[in-house]
Amino acid sequence: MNSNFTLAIHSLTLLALKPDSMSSSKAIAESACVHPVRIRNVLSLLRKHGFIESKEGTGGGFIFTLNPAKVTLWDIYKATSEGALQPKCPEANEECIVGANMKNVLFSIFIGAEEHLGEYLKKYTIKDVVEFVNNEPEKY
Amino acid sequence: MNSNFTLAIHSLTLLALKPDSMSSSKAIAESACVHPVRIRNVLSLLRKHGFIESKEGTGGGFIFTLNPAKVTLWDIYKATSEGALQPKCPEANEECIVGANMKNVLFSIFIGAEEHLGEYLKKYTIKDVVEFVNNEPEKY
DNA sequence: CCTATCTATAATATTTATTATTACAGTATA
DNA sequence: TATACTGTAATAATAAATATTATAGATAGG
Repeated sequence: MNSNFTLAIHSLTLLALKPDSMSSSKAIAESACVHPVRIRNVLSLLRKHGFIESKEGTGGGFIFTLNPAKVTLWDIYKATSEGALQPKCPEANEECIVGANMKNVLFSIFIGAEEHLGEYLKKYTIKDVVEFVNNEPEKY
Repeated sequence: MNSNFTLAIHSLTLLALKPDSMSSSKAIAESACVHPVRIRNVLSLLRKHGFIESKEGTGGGFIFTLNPAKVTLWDIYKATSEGALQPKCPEANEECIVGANMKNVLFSIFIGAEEHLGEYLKKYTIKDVVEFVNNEPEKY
């Protein structure tokens, strides 16, 4: 699974915990232990999909604009990782009936798999994740 | 998605089409356009799980021993790629409540996602894939 | 019993994908 | 106008996937 997806969940969870102030990419990056530029790239996708707003300049950063209870993991998946389930099969041998057709067959199957996965991911919202994090035994 | 999974499907589909004779790793590799050693490594997993038998020496190779109508894509997934859905999240910052707990939370969610995916993959058998391949428009 | 053809598997090399880093332009604030 | 941010492209470094090489062992046929 694409790690943009989990980074997006991580970031939105942090933002949901600080709904009243901007969080910088540096602060989020320190929580997730990745480079701030990577956070900005992922959050740029989320901004383009309207989940968050960003502000440049001093005191700027990112802030959650939607209700975390309304944002499902499927919404996030679609924004950051759509198609990630598809296997990148190498070009097979067109001279063979299996090689020639396997790609299309697998493509159809994995399209269905992604839709099916969607039904599962729709059950979880960022609010749920925030609650899970708060209720974990080894909490902060 | 792990390509061992799709290579296994590809290989078993070929074997299902030749139920009466051994197929060599070289022949399968040529259909899938990968290296024969890779085919042997994947098929070694399938053999250990009892899907196929192999025979060394001249005229040896691999042969399907089960009924293709009884082997689902979920069976194959479990044999070749279990856990592949789990994201490899980097170690996050233990000093942060989100960083400290995100890994466990995501792990639980993805365990559930894999189980859910299983329900979908159980619907497809190798026999189905063989039929799809035979019915594709741009067939051999 | 020798040779050719195959699997099994480990070790290494190569390629590709992911991630980090650097760089720089732009924006807002004080 | 100095400082602290985002946005994004370009490049470098690292990690993962895949191919290749190597070697041992099995089997069939001459």
